Amino acid sequence: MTPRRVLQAMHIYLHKTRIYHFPQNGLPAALLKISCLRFCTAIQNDPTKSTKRPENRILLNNLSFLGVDIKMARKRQPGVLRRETTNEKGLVQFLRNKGADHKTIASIISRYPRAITRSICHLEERWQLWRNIFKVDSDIIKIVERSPESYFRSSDNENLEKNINFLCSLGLTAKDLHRMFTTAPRTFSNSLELNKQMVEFLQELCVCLGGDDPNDFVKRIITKNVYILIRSTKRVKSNIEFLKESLKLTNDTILKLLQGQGADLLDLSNHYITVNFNNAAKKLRLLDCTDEEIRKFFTTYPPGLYVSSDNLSNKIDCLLEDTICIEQILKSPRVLECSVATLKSRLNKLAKVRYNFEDQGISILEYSRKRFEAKLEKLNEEL
DNA sequence: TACACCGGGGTCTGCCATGGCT
DNA sequence: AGCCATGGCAGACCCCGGTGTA
Repeated sequence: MTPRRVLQAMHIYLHKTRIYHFPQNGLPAALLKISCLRFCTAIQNDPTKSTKRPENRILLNNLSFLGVDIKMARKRQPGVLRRETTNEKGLVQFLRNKGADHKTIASIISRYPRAITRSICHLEERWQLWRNIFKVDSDIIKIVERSPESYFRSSDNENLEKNINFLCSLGLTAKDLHRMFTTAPRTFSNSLELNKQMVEFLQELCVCLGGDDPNDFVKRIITKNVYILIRSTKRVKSNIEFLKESLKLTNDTILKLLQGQGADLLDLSNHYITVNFNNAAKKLRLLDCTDEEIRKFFTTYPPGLYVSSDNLSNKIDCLLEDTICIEQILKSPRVLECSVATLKSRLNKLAKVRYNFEDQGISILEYSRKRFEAKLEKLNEEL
């Protein structure tokens, strides 16, 4: 390449990557430097005319030395091991500077080998974007260690920045964003377009259901269910259809449900939610509940559809084995939020103080641990 | 003061398929 | 043809405590 060609190519690159549109006064020297480095990385990593190359021996040696599980890496992204140019040394240095230890770094590369193809500039830029959300490096390291793919899968930092701006524009607070980055980091590797699609779908849904504030509706759903943006609209759509039909809900009820306890239901696979509903309904019918009572049960207690039907059935049986009847469970379904183990242990303890569920109700079972222990102590004193 | 009611909080990746690019 | 980026899927709760009210 002649110097003139290089300059031309770089010109095109800067336009293509929209670096010229950076919203600052002109292009700062540091940024220009980053752009040049990115350009160099881009042309170095150009896989043009790649035929199936053999694995890069030097790279394999480097990775082995770092303690990377080569077998795992090969299984996950074999193409990376054949690359001539990689940046494993830069990545290691970078992560080490951020506080990651050897073992963590090896595990990250083993699980998401493509991480070693990211340039230092890319890594630094992405980190800075994350640092706008997190106070300390160690918080980010924890997430990268937990889910290297979520962090490294996208090479598009600009898209990440746009996603952050987009979610802010929906009225989500810094705290909401922090929670999303922590819990569902994949959201920020989604294309902006995909995230917009889900938001628009939810806004339209709100309008269809007769809601008068689509923006607030979306905000509420996202804060109630931070995973919503990593689900497909297809899944969310079919779950809403299912809820509408099987629970025979009015538009108003479904609006309330989705903004409250029912938001989590949108995560489930349509098959799972259907099987769960059918099995649980069967169980309740055997206990002489009417269809109307069953629908009311799930409407007032949507988590009943989230928990596996076996687990739900075990909890009900556990309560019925005591002196509790199904009517009481239908009246206070939240007792089913306790694990079977907690229920059993509480039922035992209450039997010892001769607690009468018929007179005193069953809501004592859903107390927090602290409150339950305090209440139990009192009951013991009264004996 | 005790309790019912209810909202909030933690938590979630690793794999496969596919379309686009070079 | 091979690789990359990205979409989508399966998987499957439990606990705490604030607050209004009787």
